[in-house]
Amino acid sequence: MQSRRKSPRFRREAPEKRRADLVQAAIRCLSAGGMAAFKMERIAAEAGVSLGLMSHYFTDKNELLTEVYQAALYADVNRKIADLDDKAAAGSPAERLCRILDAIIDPEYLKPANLTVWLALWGEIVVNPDLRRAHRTLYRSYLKSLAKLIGTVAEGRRRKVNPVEIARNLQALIDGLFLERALDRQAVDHADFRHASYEFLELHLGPLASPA
Amino acid sequence: MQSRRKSPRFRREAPEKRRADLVQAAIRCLSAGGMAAFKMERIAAEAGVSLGLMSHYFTDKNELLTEVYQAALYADVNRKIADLDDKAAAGSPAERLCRILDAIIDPEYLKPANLTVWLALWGEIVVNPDLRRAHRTLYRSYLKSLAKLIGTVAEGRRRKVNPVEIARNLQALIDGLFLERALDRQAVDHADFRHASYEFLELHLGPLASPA
DNA sequence: GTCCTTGTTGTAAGCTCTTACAATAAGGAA
DNA sequence: TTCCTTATTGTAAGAGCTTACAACAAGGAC
Repeated sequence: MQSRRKSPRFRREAPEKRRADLVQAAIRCLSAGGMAAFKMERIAAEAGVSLGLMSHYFTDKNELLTEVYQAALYADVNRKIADLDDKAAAGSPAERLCRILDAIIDPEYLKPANLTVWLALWGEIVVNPDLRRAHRTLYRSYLKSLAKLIGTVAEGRRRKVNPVEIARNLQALIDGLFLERALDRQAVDHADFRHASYEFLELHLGPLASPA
Repeated sequence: MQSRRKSPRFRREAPEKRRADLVQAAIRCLSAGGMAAFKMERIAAEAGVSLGLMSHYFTDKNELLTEVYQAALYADVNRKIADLDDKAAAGSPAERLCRILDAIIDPEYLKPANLTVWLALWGEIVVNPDLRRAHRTLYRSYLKSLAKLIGTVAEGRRRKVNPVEIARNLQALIDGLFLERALDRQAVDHADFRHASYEFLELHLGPLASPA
């Protein structure tokens, strides 16, 4: 009876793919409505699956949230670290630093929708010990790499600086602008990010190539 | 029968006082557990009243949240603005700027518990149009006052600067550090706040009195 | 003391969300 | 084709939260 397989009622996916899809759907929900939109049923609908499937892939909401966190931060920050640690990368340390900075203030990354996700995650990190641990480990390692590169640049220029402090303050400045932008889209644009962050770095390291 | 009034089962409070108490209790809840702890029943318990009283004072949760926002930000920011606009205040513009800055980075204000409240509110502002409008109005007026004072200082020193940008970036830097501190208490201490913010301001305005 | 206003309590209806689980069917293997 | 694994669905129990409301009582007015 060939005619019986007109159209399957649902599509079977490889577990890894489905899991990744669900996490992405969860991120879209977070982005749209913050933690208030982080509901199992809504996420299932966003992913186009039934509610029942959620509990098949995640034992509870917290597990999903942690996965979301890792998908959002891990992927992103680890990519930056990889760039930072890429000794084979072309160009001088200063040029590499500029490239990293450009990646950090990439408009695609700093768009308000992304910040909605971050605000939700930060709000959870402060309250959720599991997430907090994960965050600290990852973030410290990121800052360390950034500080190292800054230190290398400073050394090449015979400047005495505190790379750890510069890295931390640079990231704080960018995060703060990111926040202001999310709360009031007219408050900050990409040129502001660029100007503020380069100005800050050049204060400590001297002139950097500032393209565009 | 005098003996009947042994001990009243509850105390009647003036509406304004009770309302303020409830808002303060709500802030304590936010501080303790973020939005997840922002539950009517919990807030009532924190304030030592029954759940039923909540709906007597606030038609719904959103109204309470808005009040919390105003109590947290309004009170605080408006106080700063008042200081800023206080022409009669003693001292030179530079001295007044230093006083304001010290108020902004007051350890009592930057403590992590406060940030938990702010993270929750920010997360809501991004998602809640009412709150967003309130925030923008208030925050813009705050930055405007701060920029004005910065402009006055710069003018007195014959420096050409962009006060609006400096004010915004200064606040961004502080907010960013505030955030880092909340996510990792060991990452930033009060001396870091002081050092970073004074360094930033002095870059644009020249030396400022930096006590202690 | 008595009355009256209204701040306060206690309770429950109604809704939403999470979690669990049994039934179903897609899709590969043989 | 037939069988088998398991991804997927649908549903419902159960918990928690918001909102509404009728009854109660504190405390001032007189």
